Amino acid sequence: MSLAQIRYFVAVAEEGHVGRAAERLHVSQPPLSRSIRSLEDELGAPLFERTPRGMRLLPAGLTFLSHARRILGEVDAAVLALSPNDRRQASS
Amino acid sequence: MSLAQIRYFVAVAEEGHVGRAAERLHVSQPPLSRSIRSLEDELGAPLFERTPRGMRLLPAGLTFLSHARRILGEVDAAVLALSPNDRRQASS
DNA sequence: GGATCCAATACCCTTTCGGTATCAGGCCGC
DNA sequence: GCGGCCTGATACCGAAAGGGTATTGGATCC
Repeated sequence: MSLAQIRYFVAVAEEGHVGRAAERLHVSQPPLSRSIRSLEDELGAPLFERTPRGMRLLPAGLTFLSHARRILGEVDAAVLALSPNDRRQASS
Repeated sequence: MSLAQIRYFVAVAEEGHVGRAAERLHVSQPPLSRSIRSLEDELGAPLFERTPRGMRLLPAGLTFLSHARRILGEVDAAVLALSPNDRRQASS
């Protein structure tokens, strides 16, 4: 599992479509599709239901979504904690 | 920044030596050394002071360490949240 | 000053990741 | 029902990343 994978998942969950999420992420659809599938594989549980209209979050997906957002938020916080400081001091 | 990089950083911070951390992580020393360096590069701040005795955490490194642990904890929680359920409890 | 620890670098190879082209299947209009 | 049109999935290929071995550079300790 990678951070990119988590970001991809969130985008797909929010868009409801792999193709639209791909556009938003500036990647093409196939890698995104594969990434989601391999994430489900690693977690051992399907996160989406594939419908002819797009991707529909399953309960497990909903659970993972909140975790995913928290993880990405933490990463963001970590970066912010160091970026503003000119690396001179950080007692945080 | 990748999750592996974050795990590497935590190991080095805890061991105080790249070589020892490498042993613990079951990777060799050079990739680990590079990974830490590229992390510092990306964050725009040195996290360690290189001494002839090993790696010593700088204040920025200490700050990042707590964030790193939280991130890894969240990832762990996300995995645990899905693993126990064998993905069959969704209908009722 | 030579031996000894340490991380950093050079170089190579394997694996991963992203892109293009194409397929497969459900839906809708006709 | 058949053809076009959505959707995601697969095949294949090339570029990039990541890890390994061998080696270097630098500081300490005797």
